Amino acid sequence: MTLNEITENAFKKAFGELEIGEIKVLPATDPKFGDYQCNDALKLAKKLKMNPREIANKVAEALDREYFEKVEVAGPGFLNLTVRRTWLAQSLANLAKSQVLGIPQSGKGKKIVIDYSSPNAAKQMHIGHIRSTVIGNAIDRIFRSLGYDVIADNHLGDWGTQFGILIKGYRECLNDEERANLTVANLEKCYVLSAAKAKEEDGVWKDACRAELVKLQQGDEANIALWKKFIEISIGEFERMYSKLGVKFDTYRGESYYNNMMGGIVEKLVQMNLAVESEGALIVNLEEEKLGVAIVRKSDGGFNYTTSDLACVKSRVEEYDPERIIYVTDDRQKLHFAQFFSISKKMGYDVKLVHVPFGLMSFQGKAISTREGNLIRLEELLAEAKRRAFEIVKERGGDEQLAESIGYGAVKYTDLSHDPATAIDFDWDKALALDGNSGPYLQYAHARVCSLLAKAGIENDSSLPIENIVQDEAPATKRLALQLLEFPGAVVRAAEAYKPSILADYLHETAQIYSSFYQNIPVLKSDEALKSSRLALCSLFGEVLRKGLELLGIDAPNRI
RNA sequence: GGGGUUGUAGCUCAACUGGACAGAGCGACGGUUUCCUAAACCGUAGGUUCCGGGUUCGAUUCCCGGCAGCCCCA
Repeated sequence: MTLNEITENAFKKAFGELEIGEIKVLPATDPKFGDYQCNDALKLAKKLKMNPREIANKVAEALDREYFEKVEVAGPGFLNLTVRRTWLAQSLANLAKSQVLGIPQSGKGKKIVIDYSSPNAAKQMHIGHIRSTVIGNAIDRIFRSLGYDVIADNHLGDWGTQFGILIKGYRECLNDEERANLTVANLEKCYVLSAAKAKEEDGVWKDACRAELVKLQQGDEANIALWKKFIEISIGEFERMYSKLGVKFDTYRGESYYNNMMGGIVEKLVQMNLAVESEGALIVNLEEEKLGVAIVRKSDGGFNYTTSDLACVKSRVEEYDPERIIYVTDDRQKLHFAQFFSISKKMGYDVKLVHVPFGLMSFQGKAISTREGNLIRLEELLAEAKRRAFEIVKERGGDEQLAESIGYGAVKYTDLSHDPATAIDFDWDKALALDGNSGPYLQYAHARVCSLLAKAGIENDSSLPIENIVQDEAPATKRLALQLLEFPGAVVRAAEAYKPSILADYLHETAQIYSSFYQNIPVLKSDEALKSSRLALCSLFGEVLRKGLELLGIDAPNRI
């Protein structure tokens, strides 16, 4: 039984079948309040029209003392709970035994589509792409750990006017050798050259680009072949970055995939009287919801993102019938998502749509763009991260692979440890921090516990007698034990809020508690009786940290 | 003009969605390696949570009104 259930039973015992609602027991904010605190007596006071202290007293009486060493009512009606070490030992044993470290498999049988990263084809990835990729991937991993069947989809920007410019540029701005060894860098180069020419006064180049685009849209064989080649090369390049970051997609369905479904969507919108003509365009009026107006077909007959995203929802619902679709994009798109979510609902698609917006990354206070000239390529960042990590790692005989684990881990952790909603101003030193609240801090704690277990001749043996911890009276032991029990809850909270930062924060706190324990409590040199259970506790810490890091997509090397 | 969002220690951020004395990291100052990895640990200093009202036993959190930054839409 969980503490929540135990406490809820006490409430029920004290107040019968009254509507009590969910009872929640939280870790105590201060050791002097015991191990756990419950504030629900205060919340119930109004409902029951009773003095909160009276309520708390009744509940305290009803609480099963088999689990609690001490129960106190404090202040206006807080319940302060101190658990028995027998309960603690049993709970730890259960956690250690669990194949999934206690993470509830609440997603079993449910399907989720998660849409993230989504860079534009024919461009190199830059630091602005880190957030969607890394946050999206962590959410992906977290939901999988809860038992969900997750489909990770990369909604590439692989269609649109830029391809007219690219095709023209490819044919006339690149030399034979560049065309033979086509890279994304070359594509980028010819795009820039071609786009510059398209701005010339006479408009000749621009018209030519447009002509190429029209040919592409009409299915011209040569242009289609080129377009496919561009996409293929782009995905190859993206995957090179993704493999460094430990990111893997199930599907790469770009905007082009939904092209031929757009007409049908518009037709349906008109049929349902949702879309109406306005100044030559077709719009859906969402003024009532204060969401303005969404254009679903422009006056020139072209479609836009709203239409394409609706087609995408339709396609996903028909193919997968997911419970939820999660989109991880920057927060500038909030209005757009609110609009098409609303329209999708009106169209009757039975799926929960979730937008996870994150604050845009800037550099020295300015938006990241080619025009600002502050576009740091992702590859450059990762190389620098590796280089800096290697400087330190080599002193201890670490190799390049270790430098990658640490360097990339640092980059990812920096992003994941912040609430997605906060905007980040990129800074080399912060992005690559190796101490304090950083990825390497966690990796270091993990390596140390691995080393400790190895010295004891144990490698993550979950059959260790953790139950013996009942004999351990050290406060630091209890503190660590209580903290480890919070792991499943941290994973659940991170999922519910779509914030990997909650898990990152938990892991950092846990590693801090372990580091303090490690510093102050002897393990290998303690009495035989204490040694085995302390080793078991360390082993469990190692497992929790490893699993947690895995959910964030960060490597956990055994040695540093 | 309308809408969104953010404002917390010198700096970067937390605060489990309304709980007890607002916590971490960096930076500053001081201490700890004949002892399981010092990328660590322990301690000190640092706060009118942007301002003003309101609701509540209780507000960084919710409501109203300002101010400032960023973003989106005409």
